[in-house]
Order: sequence, then structure tokens, then C-alpha cells
Amino acid sequence: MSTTMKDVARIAGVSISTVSKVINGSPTISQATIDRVNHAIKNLNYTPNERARNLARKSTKHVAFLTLVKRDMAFYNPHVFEIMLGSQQALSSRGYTMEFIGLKFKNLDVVKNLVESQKIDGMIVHASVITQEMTKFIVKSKIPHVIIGMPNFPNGVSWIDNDNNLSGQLATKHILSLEKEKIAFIGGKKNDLISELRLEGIKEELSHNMISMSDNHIIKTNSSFKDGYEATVKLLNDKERPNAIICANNLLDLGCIKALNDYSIKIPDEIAVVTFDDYPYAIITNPPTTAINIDVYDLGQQASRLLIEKIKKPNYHFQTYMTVPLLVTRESTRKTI
Amino acid sequence: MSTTMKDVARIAGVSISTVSKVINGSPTISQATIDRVNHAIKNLNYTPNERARNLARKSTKHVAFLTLVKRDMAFYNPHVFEIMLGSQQALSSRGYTMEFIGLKFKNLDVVKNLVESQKIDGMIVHASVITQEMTKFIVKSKIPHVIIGMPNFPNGVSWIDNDNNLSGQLATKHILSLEKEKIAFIGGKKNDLISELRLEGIKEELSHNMISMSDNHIIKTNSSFKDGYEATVKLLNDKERPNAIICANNLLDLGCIKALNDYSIKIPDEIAVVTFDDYPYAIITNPPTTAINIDVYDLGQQASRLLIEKIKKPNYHFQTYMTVPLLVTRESTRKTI
DNA sequence: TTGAAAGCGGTACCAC
DNA sequence: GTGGTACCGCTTTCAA
Repeated sequence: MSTTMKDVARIAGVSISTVSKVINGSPTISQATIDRVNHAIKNLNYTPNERARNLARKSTKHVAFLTLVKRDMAFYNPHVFEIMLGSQQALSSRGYTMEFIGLKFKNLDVVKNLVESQKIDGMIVHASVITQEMTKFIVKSKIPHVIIGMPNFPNGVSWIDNDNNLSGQLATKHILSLEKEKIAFIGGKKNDLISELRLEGIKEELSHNMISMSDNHIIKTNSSFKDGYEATVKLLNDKERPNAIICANNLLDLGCIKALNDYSIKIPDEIAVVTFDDYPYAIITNPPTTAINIDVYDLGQQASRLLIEKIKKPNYHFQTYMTVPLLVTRESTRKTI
Repeated sequence: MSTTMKDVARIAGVSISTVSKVINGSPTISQATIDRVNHAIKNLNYTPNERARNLARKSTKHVAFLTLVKRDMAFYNPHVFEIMLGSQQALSSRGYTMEFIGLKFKNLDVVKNLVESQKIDGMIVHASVITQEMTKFIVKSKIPHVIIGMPNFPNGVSWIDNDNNLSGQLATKHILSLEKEKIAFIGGKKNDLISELRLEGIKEELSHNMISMSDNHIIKTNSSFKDGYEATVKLLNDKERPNAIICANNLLDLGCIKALNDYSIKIPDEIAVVTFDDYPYAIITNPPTTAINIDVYDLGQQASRLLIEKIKKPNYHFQTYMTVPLLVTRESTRKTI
């Protein structure tokens, strides 16, 4: 058998409740016994049994991180893992551990069983697995939680997200500072909420500056290299050719820059380009593309921070928390002399 | 209070040990009572308390996945996460859960505490966190484990890895099938074990075919775009210019292809190119690069499978398990007509 | 086929 | 300050 508290108590010549108090840093123990107990712990090389503690203290210091997963996802959607990394770091620095749960579909039963089995103190849930029914369950169960990403339906859950509207504004502000006003946008289809929010931000910033955006300059498409290429060609053929293009993601950007190069358009002199997200292609386009970067690691950290806050103070409430995007300037918007 | 086994027992009119047996599928219970108990469970919406089960059964059905982590790692080193994905999938399909532990350095104390706290049944450890001291501890502790990646020192641990030697052979075989024999290799420095193993495979396959490799055609460098570019230029200037180049990774490949394009070398007619790993750049080079791909998801799955095997049969032993690389043929080695 | 009861290894309240 | 002890909620003999 492995050594238990009983052994420590015996060796130290105290009761097991005293040992427990020493381990948990209770203030009511004299320094002398603290030393005796710690000495015994060292000698016996004793480590508390976490399973027993979990049962006794009715909490596990264990948090679940839930996300939808697919094969190869680490390659084409690394952001989720960077969020997870931030979450885990913030959790472990506060004495919590993290269970990673990758779901193949929005599985309500798994979530239910997870919270009802009482093996976690809270959960961080990526918006990809969320359904309206699930939010209802989460709210009713009162499990401490943070959703990563704004749900696109009414809900009572606590969520945190990047400020996508602000991202759009930032991109636009930057382009306007180059004295370019004919801005085009290549983005996702209408149901792509993030793309829509960014577009809104772009429009807002433009109207602040009394500039309107031509409908022909807004292209909603899929998110492949090819789509980016074709959208760009379409923009080049528009009767009022834009002098700046904002791409909703790296793949569209890759296609866009390729098209501009093929048509011998000077970047940024004739057309400047800005993309959202910094990875993986913004760095290697020719020229490298200016990007609005989201610090997803930070997003994960904030999520954990808020979650632990909620675990500790059950009546602590928040509905939303926005993290801030960052501009990374590169040649695609750098004025040539 | 939440409902417990006691409640179920009372409602079903049986003892709690009977309830336990029903839940755990004991064969000694009559169908009639099984039905009664299950009915009560449904009615009360009862879920067993996992904390209590863990303590009572002295096992947690919980496995740790350990790896070294750094900020932005999901972007520049997604492979680890794809391995994790495979592991988690294989674990959960067998009723196990996974704790993700990202370490900032090779922290022996964390590992010790992890196994001594008895909260995991086993662990999958990425080679990035392994030290010789740690392998000693792991072996001594008898904790079921699988190391992902061959340790580069003598050890008694169980590990699993891709067959990097075979990868090198595969790349070489493919190039030889194009009737090109002057093969060059751009790889990592000497301490890069994986790169060395691949090079060995290349050499082995060549010597099988009675072909020797010029020392000038082996370049060991760092792993940046720039290094790939420069190495390629050096190869182009060699008195005996190679007609095929094997790059140890995607970034080197990116630089290599760029250099070949800048020097107007026809790919693959004048020089064919093969790279290791398929992501993220092999797909987008011009032309796209043929790659030797490692199915890291599968690697993760195998690791979990073996780990659970070991958990269930403590005297089941293995030292190594090799997964097989895959050739993805693209334009960079496709014969033009 | 079922149930009583002794753990599993701690925590935390309460008495001293 | 310290110790006795009743749990925490389940699993697992062992006897009936």
C-alpha cells in the first residue's frame, strides 16, 4: 500500500486531522507541530491522495475545456489550441487542472453527464459546440462556465470574445491613414458571424469619416485560396477599382495577393491589403500582409481567470468580456518612398 | 443535495450495493431488479458521482497528456495538438478522459506529484518534456505510460514514434523512380535527431541502389525560410548540381522552392523537390511540393491504444512501436509530358 | 441473487 | 492548538 495520512500522523505523533490541517495551511497549528508533520511528510515521501481529497472536499480543482474537433484540425484551425494553451496556463498557475474534451458533434448528453457526474468545478466551452438547448441546460445547472465566442442566439450564459467590430474599425482606420478611401472587403458568407461583425466595424468607421462603401466592393464568398483569387479579379474589373482590400482571413489573403501579383498591381501603391489573423500565411505572402491579430492566447487566459472567479464567488456574474485586437503593420500597407 | 445511490436504492426498493452492481453491469443480478433499478435511475435523473467512484475503485479512468508548451505553439508547431487530438479520441472511445498538462520546462516535480497523487491511471508524455532522470522515475514508479518520440538516450520506458528512417527511404525511392539520382538533402543540425534519422534512411536507400551521395549535397542548417533559400543557392552553385532536393521541413522547402523559382529552375524537370511534413506550406508552394507525411493523429491514437493496454494488463510490455509515413505526390515531382 | 458492512483516504465540525 | 469522528458516495467482499 502507498503511504497515507495515517502513516504521517503516526510518525509525527499527531492525529490525522492535525496532518490534514498542516497540509491545508490551517492557521490554528503551532509551528512546532507544523515542523514535525512536514518532517514526517518528507521522510515518508508522502503525497496526498487526490481522489480522496476530491471526494471529501466536494470539489476537484478540475475544469473541462470543450470544443468541437475534427481530424487535421490542429493544422487548419490552430486558434482553438492556442486558446486552450492560454486557458491551461492560467488554470495551472492557479492550482487548477484541465480536462480536454474534443467532441465530434454538439453532444448535449456528454455535457450533461460531465456536469452531473460532479467531477469538474467548471467548464470552458468553445462556441463551436454550443446550442441553444445546451445554454439552457448550462444556465439551469448553475455550473460555473465561460463560453468562448459570442453565441449567435439569445442566451443567459457567460461568454467572452474578441471585439470583432473593433477589429474592423482598426483595419479601416489604418487604411484611411494611408489616405486610401476606396476600401473593398472580401469576407465569408452571411452566416459567418465573425465576418459580418468585422464588416460592420469597417462600415461604422467609414461612416464616421463620411465615406460610403460601394456594394460592389463587398464580396461574400467561401474561404478558400481560389475564392480569394476570384474575388480579387472581380474587384480589379469593377468600374470603380478599389485602392485597398480587407480580407477576412489568411486563405482569402493568399489568393488576393496572388491575383494582384498576377495582374502586376503594385502593393500597396495601387492597392493596399490588410487581412485578419496573422497565421499562417500573412507572413509569407509577397509582400507580407498587414494583419489585425487576435491574441487568442490571452483570450484563453481571460476565460480561465473569469471562470475561476465564478467558481470562487458563485454570485459573481458577467455577460461578456471583450479582448482587444492588435495591428501588425507589414509591407502590404507600408508607404513606399 | 443531489441525488445519490441511496435515493435510487430507496425508490427501487433494493440495497445500494445492488444499485452499484446494476450500474457496473454485474452479471449476478436478475433482469427484474435490473429493470426496477434502471427505472428509478431514469426517474430520478441520477448520474453516479465520479469523485466517489474514483476513490472507491482506486482508479480514475483518467489519463494525463504531457507536453512542453510555449506561446504561439499552436501556430508554429501544430503537430503536437494533432497527436493530442488522436490520443483524446482514442481515449474517450474507450471510456477514458484526458488531462492536458502543458509544461514550460522539463519539470520532474510536476510529473512526480502527478503520479504520486494517484489521480491518473496512466500518462502519455511527449518526448519534449523527457529527461533521463524522468525516465528513471517513470520506470521505478511503474506508472503505465507511453512516450511519444524516441528518447535520444538509453532508457527503460515504452515509446512510440514514426519510422523516420523509413520516411527517408520512401522519399528516396520516389525520387529514384523519376530516374533522378543526384539527390541533395537540406536538413537540421546534427543534434536534430529526426533529421538525422531521415538522412540515414536516404543514405540506406541510395546504397541499396549502389548510388553514393556527395558530401556537398548534404547541408545541415537551421530551419528557417532563409536557411532553405541559402542552402538551395549553394546547391545550385555546386560543381555537380543535384537534380533532386529533399527538404527536412516545410520552412526549408518554402525557401528552397523560392530560390529555384528565382533562378528560373524548372521544377521538377531540372530539379525535383520533396519535403517532409505536409503542413502548412507544402500545399501552397509554386509548384506544390510532394511530401512525406506523418499521420500524427494516428500516432496519438496508437499511443492511447497501447497505454490502455498497459493499464489493463500491467505485465504487457513493449519498447517501441513505429507508425508508417505516407507519400503525397504533387507537382514538384510530377513528370511533365 | 441480494444485502450488510467494511473500506477507499481524506475533510471539517465540534469538543476538549 | 489538537484530536475524535462523522461524513463524502461509491465499490467490493462475504454471508445469507
